[in-house]
Amino acid sequence: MESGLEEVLLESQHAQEGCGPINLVGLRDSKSLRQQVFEQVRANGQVSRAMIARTLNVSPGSVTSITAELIAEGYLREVEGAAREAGRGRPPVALQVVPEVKRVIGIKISDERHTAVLTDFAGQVVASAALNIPTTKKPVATILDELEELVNRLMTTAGLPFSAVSGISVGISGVVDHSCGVVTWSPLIVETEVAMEQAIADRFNCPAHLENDANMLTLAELWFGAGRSRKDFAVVTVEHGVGMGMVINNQLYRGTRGMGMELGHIKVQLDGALCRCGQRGCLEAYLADYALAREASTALGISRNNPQSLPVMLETLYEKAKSGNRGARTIFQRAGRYLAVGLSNIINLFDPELIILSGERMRFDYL
Amino acid sequence: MESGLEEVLLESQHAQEGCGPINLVGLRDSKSLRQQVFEQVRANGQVSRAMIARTLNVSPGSVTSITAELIAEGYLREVEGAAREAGRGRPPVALQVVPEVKRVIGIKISDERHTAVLTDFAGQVVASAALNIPTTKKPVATILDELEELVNRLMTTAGLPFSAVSGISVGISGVVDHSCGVVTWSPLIVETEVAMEQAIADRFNCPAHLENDANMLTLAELWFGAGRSRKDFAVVTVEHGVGMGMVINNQLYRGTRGMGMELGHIKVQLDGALCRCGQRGCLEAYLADYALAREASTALGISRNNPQSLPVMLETLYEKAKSGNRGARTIFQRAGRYLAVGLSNIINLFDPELIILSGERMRFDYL
DNA sequence: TGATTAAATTCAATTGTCAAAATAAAAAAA
DNA sequence: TTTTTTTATTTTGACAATTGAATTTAATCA
Repeated sequence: MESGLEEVLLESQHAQEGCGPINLVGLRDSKSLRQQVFEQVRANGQVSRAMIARTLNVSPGSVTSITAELIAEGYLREVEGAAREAGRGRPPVALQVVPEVKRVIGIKISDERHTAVLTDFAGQVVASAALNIPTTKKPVATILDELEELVNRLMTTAGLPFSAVSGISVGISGVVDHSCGVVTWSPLIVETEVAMEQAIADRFNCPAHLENDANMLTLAELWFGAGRSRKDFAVVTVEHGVGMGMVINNQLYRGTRGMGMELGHIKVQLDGALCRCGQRGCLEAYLADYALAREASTALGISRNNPQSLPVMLETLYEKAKSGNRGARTIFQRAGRYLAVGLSNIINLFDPELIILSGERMRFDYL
Repeated sequence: MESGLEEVLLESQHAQEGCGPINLVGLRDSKSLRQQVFEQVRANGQVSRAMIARTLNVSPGSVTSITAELIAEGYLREVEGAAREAGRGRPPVALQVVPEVKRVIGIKISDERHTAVLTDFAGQVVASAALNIPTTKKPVATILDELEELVNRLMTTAGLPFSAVSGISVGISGVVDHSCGVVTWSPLIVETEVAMEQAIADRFNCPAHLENDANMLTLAELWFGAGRSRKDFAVVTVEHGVGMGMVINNQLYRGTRGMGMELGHIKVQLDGALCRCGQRGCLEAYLADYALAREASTALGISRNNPQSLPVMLETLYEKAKSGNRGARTIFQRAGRYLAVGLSNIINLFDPELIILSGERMRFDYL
């Protein structure tokens, strides 16, 4: 708690300590040109060597030798039926990533329905599959069984053996410690502190990667969606909870503890509505499923005893709002206003280029 | 507004578009080893070549040749009276930055008192000076005159000619566009959209650098303060307004528009107190000088007509609170609670390693 | 004293990159 | 048709940044 520039400076003068940030390490590892050339090709789908040289600001000679290597190793190839533009001079030869080199599976674990996609090395979706499952909190073992079933379906659809897959990436809602692959807590899992990444890797005998679902969606936007061309953007998901992922400088930002950003628990009202986290005034307490349901039960006089009826109750609420029910409308309106407050806070703090809204509940868009 | 992983992926499949972030350019320019070696020395104050080689993961041979160059050019030198540790083998020779090579001035423009420090190339403060000035909103020309007076004092204290200075860095509160050196708006300046960086550079005939004061303080913390050893941290200042600076990955984060983060205008209360920005419920409307004063005038029945009395009024309020006045106490308590809400929001969103609180009003710490 | 240890230096070899020239493939002009 | 122009790609030699390994230096230990 200092109070000015001078104080900060004076404080550092006692020892011969030097100045400047200490954590300089890691800045050295800028990607090799080889890596960058490959990423250029993958990012653009098809590019000529000359184009790569220009965008990367390197000499065409370097690009030639590097691409020659990558082609020899089987990662790249020249495009055959080149749709060459009309123009003078020697037409460029487009390069592309060889899609069959590697494949990865992406899975989203959810409450009602798990989904999975198989993508090739070029990022194209080869196959996708889904699995409807009972909406209950279950032990990890059950989820693993479900995943196995899901992956089997996926591989059948794709017509490929599982051995063709070189990685699995799984997104799940809840508190996920990305660095060690542990699910600290999740609304979908009975246990806590589950080393799920390891469990998945073991089950499928394949490298696995675990991620919070909001972060996973954010990465998806960075790689495939609207975020591809942005350096800084935020993704907000409204579903069971309120999640958020943030990309800064083309990189997913994870807080110190690597747990992602808890937009759901920013306070939008001092002493506001009670949240399931135990605090008051959390954004989630106005926006999430259970919060809407809580209000719905009051406004519409529906019983809350039946736990299965949560989605149903939301549906009812939505219907009523559409058909003009006052109570239902105000619930959505209030949720909308609080969401707006949350978003405006993000804008004020981060000033991102873009905010992507997502989540199943986004169809209730009364904004 | 998508609603899931699958959708994002499928959306990208229509064209042969490739995948992955597009903005890869700029990642290439990692610092030269020469630069890094120098920064190592500056950061540590004193280091041996062997140590540099180890922390930077380069061969000792490279370090020898690079440091030889830097020494020849006069930027580094070997430390004479080396406090060498007891140990076997040839003792290391510590290197240090030659402090006299360059000097820079750092200035903080404020409402009551400008402050300036002169630092040498190694980051040590050589001299400091301050200038009390009338507390009014003034034209830029007046401020420039004040700065000149301040710099003169500083150089006199230091016993050096101004020609020894190779740069001036100025921090001012308000909306500062860092990229073009323009003060869009400041509570201290009459004019708006002032090209102040250029004006300062012209006046002193010396490269100048302009920065929002919260950002400047954040940079100071990064270079000299508690932030030196942190990758991610936030600095919050409470003064005339509520400012914030954020370091992510050892770099000051500036939003898209490069204006820094507006913590003061995040909403902590839907339809809350009116803020000078015209919106309601801003954090600033509960914490800043003028907000406290507004409440003070109500609670204590002090007239608000005299504009000079703002600091005085705050002082009175503080005194009353200390001596137990109920009204005054609740004002501070409320401010404290809202500050806590703001901070907790930052923690929830960023999860920084550290939050540094700063600002003159921090002595009113009733938290 | 000589053995041991670690720091610093030297230097040949490697690597990554570029500049410039050479070659290739097409369209436009003669 | 042939020639010229234009752009893409490849080849080549040169150069600078690093490394690895051997060497030198300066201290301690026995």
